[in-house]
Amino acid sequence: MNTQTQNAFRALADPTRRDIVLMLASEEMTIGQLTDRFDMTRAAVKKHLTVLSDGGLITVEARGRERINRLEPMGMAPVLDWLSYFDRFWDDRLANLKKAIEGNQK
Amino acid sequence: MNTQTQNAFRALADPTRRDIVLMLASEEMTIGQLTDRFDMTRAAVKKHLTVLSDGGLITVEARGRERINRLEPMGMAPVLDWLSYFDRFWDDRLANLKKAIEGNQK
DNA sequence: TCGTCGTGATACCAAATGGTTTTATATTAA
DNA sequence: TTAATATAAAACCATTTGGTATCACGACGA
Repeated sequence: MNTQTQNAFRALADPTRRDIVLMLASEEMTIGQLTDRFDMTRAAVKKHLTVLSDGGLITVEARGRERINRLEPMGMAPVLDWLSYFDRFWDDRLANLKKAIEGNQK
Repeated sequence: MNTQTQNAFRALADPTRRDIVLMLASEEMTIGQLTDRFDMTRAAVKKHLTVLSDGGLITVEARGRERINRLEPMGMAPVLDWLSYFDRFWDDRLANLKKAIEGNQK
């Protein structure tokens, strides 16, 4: 019943949202700036941002009439953690990964 | 446009499907065996298995009238690969992970 | 102060999603 | 051969999802 894990997986399931995450990895952006880069309305982008926020993948800061959207990289931790269960199926080089993630997880 | 990445993310977005993946990590199972472990019809489980198969996360082998469903761990590689882009946001221990995955990706 | 700019929120819509029931088909067992 | 088993496939349904258009509102600038 880990809703954090579920919300993060759900947020990453949509290609537009993954693109947003990649864009925010380069620089923080307002909704308007993000909308300029997509062929959809501001309202649609806003909905995606809400899902990303629910998934813990971004944070939003109000600045005047603007809203600054920033990547929250640690929001991906639940996803990586879930995936790390399967490390044993890959080769030994990947075993290090699991330990690294677990060490990073709080 | 990477449909493999999209299909894998989509497949993992549903909690029932993630549970199936975990179950198949322990042992291969027929649809009937999987259905016994869920509170839903065989048809519903079958639909989830189709999505998982589309995502490259399982393989199905016909054996008589049964269908053996097996985990395909490398199906998660596109997901891990996408996520590895964000390694730079975590601490240095995670840098190893990225290299490991990339080495594994052929 | 007054218009405009950036955003939030709501109502609405078509399509996708996760489920069921029903019908059909191939394989196995008696 | 016949009945039971394991699955497939299709029709159907309610809800969710990804999008639009519209309206409301606080913040800024002239």
